[in-house]
Amino acid sequence: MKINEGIEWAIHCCTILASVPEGMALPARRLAEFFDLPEHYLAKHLQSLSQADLVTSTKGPGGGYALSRPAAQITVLDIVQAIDGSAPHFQCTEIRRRGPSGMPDSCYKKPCGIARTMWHAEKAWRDVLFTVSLEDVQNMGLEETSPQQIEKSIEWFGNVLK
Amino acid sequence: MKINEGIEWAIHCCTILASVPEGMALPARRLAEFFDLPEHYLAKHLQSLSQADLVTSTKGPGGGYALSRPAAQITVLDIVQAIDGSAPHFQCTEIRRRGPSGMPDSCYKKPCGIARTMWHAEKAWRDVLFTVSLEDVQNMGLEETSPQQIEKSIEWFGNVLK
DNA sequence: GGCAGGTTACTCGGATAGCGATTGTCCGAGTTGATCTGG
DNA sequence: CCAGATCAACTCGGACAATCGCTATCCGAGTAACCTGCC
Repeated sequence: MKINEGIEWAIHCCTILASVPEGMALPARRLAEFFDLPEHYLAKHLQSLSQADLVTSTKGPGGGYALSRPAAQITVLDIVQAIDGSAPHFQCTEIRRRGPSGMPDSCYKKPCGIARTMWHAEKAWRDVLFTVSLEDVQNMGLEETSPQQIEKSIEWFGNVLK
Repeated sequence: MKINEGIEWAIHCCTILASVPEGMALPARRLAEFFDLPEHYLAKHLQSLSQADLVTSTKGPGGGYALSRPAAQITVLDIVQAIDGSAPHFQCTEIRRRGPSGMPDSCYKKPCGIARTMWHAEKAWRDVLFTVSLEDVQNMGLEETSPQQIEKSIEWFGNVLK
């Protein structure tokens, strides 16, 4: 099992969008440029964010993407589920019902303990991601970044945001 | 992201192996029969369990697989990692270092906050699976199974174990 | 000088190929147990 | 009747295809700004 690479991209991009002044937008082309990512593929993931209503898109010149609500009201879980979907990672195929010892479906009241355990673990995973907001991620990013890089980023922003 | 289907199979099979009397073994063929699974593909997963030293294999007539230690000393996490590997699900590709605002590698002391968040969530996931032993799963299985099915299973065991 | 229409450039969105990992299958290596033969 | 060698069946283990989802790319639809010409 490997987590979609697009999730890393999406969270980074949302962090950048969180730094864009209210009312302005950043096109996919610029986001791809900032992280040196394949533009069109990144665009595909941004579409997912748009469909999940985490970002709003504006077409035409001056358009692009912007967060649809404040960073504090977006969780990392929101972003992850926007990209990866919200289906459980563990899919119980109920093999216990098959084979020579299987019984009619009506005999199985509860999901099997294995599925419950796996889902329990998934819930713990989601809980952590739910408690971290995009604002938290943004603050972490500021802490761990050197002043020189922040300067460089601000300069880049200045050139891009006219 | 989808979890390997083989993980479900492996845990179920280990639960069955936990019910096999000490000193006896169950061949892959029988396990596949019990759950109506493709025999050869299941064998592939059992190999992984064998390589991880969760089960021991015996060749030849009367051979098969058996748990290599008591069910109470095997965690669900052990089985999951035997099948899926123990690499982190989230792989940080350090895209923050790339692009026009990137800096030399020496400027990045800590892993980025996004990776830390994702790994934190993964740890919560693993922690849950670590606290559940195969014995626990076995007991859950007994609780949720009707007496009729247990009877059927015992009958099947009787036929198989000579 | 101001306004309206057309044009242009820019952006998103969905449809379309390529590739790797998971899924699925097979045959050979090795071992055990039974059988057969000779004493 | 017993012991030893042979044989045959059974089991695991690694090597070999097929399918599905992730990765990557492109072109068309739509929009806003700008430019030009007219009033």
